[in-house]
Amino acid sequence: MALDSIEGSLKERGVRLTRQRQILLELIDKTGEHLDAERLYQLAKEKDPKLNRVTVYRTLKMLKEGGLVDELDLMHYGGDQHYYETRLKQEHAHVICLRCGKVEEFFGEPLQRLRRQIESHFGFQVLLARTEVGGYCAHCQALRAREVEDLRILPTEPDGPKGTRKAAKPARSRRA
Amino acid sequence: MALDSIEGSLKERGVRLTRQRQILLELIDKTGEHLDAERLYQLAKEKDPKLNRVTVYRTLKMLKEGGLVDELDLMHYGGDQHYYETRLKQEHAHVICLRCGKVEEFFGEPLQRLRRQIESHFGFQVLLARTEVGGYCAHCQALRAREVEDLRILPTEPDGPKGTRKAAKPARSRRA
DNA sequence: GTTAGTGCAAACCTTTTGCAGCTCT
DNA sequence: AGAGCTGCAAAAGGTTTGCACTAAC
Repeated sequence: MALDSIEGSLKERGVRLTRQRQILLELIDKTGEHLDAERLYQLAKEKDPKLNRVTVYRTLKMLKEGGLVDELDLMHYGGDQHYYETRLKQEHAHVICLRCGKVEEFFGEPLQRLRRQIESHFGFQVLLARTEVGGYCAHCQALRAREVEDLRILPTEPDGPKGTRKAAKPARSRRA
Repeated sequence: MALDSIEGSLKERGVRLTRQRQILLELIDKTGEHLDAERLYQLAKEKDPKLNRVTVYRTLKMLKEGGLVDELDLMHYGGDQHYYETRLKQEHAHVICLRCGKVEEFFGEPLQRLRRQIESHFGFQVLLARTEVGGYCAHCQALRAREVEDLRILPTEPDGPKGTRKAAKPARSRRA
């Protein structure tokens, strides 16, 4: 699995496999979703309540610089934090629904083709590539159509599409 | 030019064209580079010293939500701020050199192809798309080769590629 | 004259840093 | 033993918000 190859790579570099890092690596590897630092911290705290948020940031930074995880923004849906995923799967694009927040992954040859064209066109050496697409998923397109209809029938709310989008977005979480 | 079409679009929406917005729009439109909020603020202050940073943020947010500008991260080279560009050109990818920071723009059919495939594959309605590629430009590849050679000859500095990359990156600017 | 927009100050969220103490190897 | 890590506290960077005042239409 992914975990082994990451731990191997770290050992090679002389990076210590502390208890904290083992917890974090396992979470990043085993969790299906795209985690941000805060979420990862909350999950890690369940396994070790003393584990500090700073350690999470430091570990993520190290993994990113070592090329072991990729950093995503997911079109800033949900805020300005970064999300992380292990760098094992084939290159893929992230497709984010701006209404419900669902993230799909798209694999397909246009991505490789794009990479190759950029390399040959500019003589560029590609190390990282990130494609993020925002819009409405099939499900939310239908729901939105109904919402717009409702607005026509009940023109009480003078909200454009902006208000609609905002309302669907969960409020930014605040730390106590 | 771009400015007129943006101003027209704003007028249609009943958005007021204040002096501040005119300054900001002109800067965004006329400046070649990809500006972040702080840089835009500095430039705007030269034209109107009273113009507030908050107004810059509010204007950028409005333009973004109105689909008039696109928000970029440029692979977080230079920090976590966002960059903006008017949404007029054809869709394109941004190619960022992680050593010198140069940004190239890549137009090409793989981008349209990718968009079409995502729309048909997921039944997704694409509103925004962003592709960012990080690596080394042709120029910096050559320089890096020399740097690595130097390290072999003078193994005094135990810096891996990470240190090399970091050193090239200008320190994060701090507000006074 | 209304209502949207601005400036100011203060908050907020996310991430980084300095340093003393702990712990892998 | 000693370099590398962690935790804590505090700061920094980037962005947003509340509110009273101003200005565009």
